[in-house]
Amino acid sequence: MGNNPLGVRKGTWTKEEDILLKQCIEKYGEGKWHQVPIRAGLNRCRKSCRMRWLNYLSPNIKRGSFTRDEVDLIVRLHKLLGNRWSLIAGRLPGRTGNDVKNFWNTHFEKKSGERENTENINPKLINSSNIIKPQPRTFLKLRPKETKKQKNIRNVCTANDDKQQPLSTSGQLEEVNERIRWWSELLDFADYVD
DNA sequence: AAAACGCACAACCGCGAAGGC
DNA sequence: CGCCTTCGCGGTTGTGCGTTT
Repeated sequence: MGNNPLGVRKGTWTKEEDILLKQCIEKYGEGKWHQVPIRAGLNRCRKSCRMRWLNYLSPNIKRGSFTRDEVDLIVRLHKLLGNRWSLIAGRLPGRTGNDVKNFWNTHFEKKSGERENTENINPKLINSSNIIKPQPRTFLKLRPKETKKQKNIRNVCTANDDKQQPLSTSGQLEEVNERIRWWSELLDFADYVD
């Protein structure tokens, strides 16, 4: 705990630090994490600031214990996705990857051998061969601009499919529906695997 | 009363991916 | 195209606190 040789503070966050960080994010918004410690006047590294905000201070965070539905969803998604905590958390509003990971590690990881129902599944049984890799898809609002990789992939796809249409409004709606359908089928498949 | 233990969760670290130049 | 910086994720460790002995 305390400062390291470079002068960056480590360890548990104080109330004052939380306030400074919160004020900074509210003023400048999320992102540009390398600037956050300077702007907030915090003696913390950018990673520490980001982690603190995303896992604890963000107003979207839902605190408290997991509901039965949430646990069920976690179990099913973990069966399909493996330790893709951020992806699993993405299907649980208000929960973070760290939350899900901690929950899994404390409630499931150490209980291997004493399982009998879906709440006691041994995650160690999951390997790369039976994990379904998520399709490289993101929702429209989460895709502010095309990345290099996406551009490359799209170029390849377009070259192979000259019938590709530009996205219209109804097309975008269909795309969203398609993604919802994909997740539903994914969960149905999880039930099927049971 | 206090030491030992266990649990839950906060926090750190390493690494790969993404993006900018 | 390569290099450097930044971001984000997952594994692991640390810490605080309640419970047990």
